[in-house]
Amino acid sequence: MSSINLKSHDLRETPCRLAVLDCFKRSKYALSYADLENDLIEKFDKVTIYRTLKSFQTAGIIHKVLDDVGGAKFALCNDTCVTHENNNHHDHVHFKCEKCEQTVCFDDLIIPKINLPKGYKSSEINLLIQGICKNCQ
Amino acid sequence: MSSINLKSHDLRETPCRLAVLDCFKRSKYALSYADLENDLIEKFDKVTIYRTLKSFQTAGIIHKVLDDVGGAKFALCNDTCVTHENNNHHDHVHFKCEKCEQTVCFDDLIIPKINLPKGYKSSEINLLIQGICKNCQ
DNA sequence: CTGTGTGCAAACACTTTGCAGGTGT
DNA sequence: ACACCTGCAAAGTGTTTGCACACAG
Repeated sequence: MSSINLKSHDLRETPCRLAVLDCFKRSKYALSYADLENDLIEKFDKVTIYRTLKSFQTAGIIHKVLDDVGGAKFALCNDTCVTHENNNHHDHVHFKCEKCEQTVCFDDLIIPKINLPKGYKSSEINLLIQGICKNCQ
Repeated sequence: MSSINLKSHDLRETPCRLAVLDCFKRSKYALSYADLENDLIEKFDKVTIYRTLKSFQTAGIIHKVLDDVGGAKFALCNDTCVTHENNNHHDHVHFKCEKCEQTVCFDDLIIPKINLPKGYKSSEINLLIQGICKNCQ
């Protein structure tokens, strides 16, 4: 999981990509574009950061995290997070604290099986729980 | 549920609001701003539709529906959907078809209780299931 | 009549695209 | 050496704000 490196995903090791990857590795939380910008804008161009996020997504290094309000967030993919190409399903449980606004991935939390109405077939499940995290209460 | 009317939510009955409300009542699916615009842009101004959506949200007539890609969608609140003011929790299960891109609310589907790690307190749960709906397979 | 809703124009925020030059392999 | 990455400028897209007038109650 922390063994993610760029080369094994066919991405060149450039300063910007290494820096973005490092941000994700150091953060316990899902990061929005704005979070990255705070850290990196003095060193890299806005556009490059956007493009880095996009290549990381298509390479399967990060995945999009649902958020209740607009801005998308991203988090490192882990082993349960199979690549989009062989689209086996991936399940994501995320907890967003309403106070500090931070989003954590609960990768090991299993989502109970949901019984969909007849005729519906599920391929991906996203569960977003909002509330108060353990640091904020 | 279809008995929703504007006056009981302290909103004036204007042509635009009635039209937007009607769109929601007639649609089985969650609607994005763009969906509404398609129906209504010839009759009403872009800005007015945005403002109508916003007043409906604060009045508790509609709620935001999670979506994997950017654009927010909205759906009529039902009885299980308590007003935001007295923030009892509301749970939402939504199914988005990957083919026709339409999102349905499964209001009567109950989300199994999730055991959060110690210290986390949940107030709202959103479950977004993606897959193929019964019309598309 | 009064306050809220509406339309128009313009501002704003966020993200993407085109292109020339730089860099990793 | 070549393809890919980067920075800058500019264009898109989606949403919000200010203001004068219109309309519901």
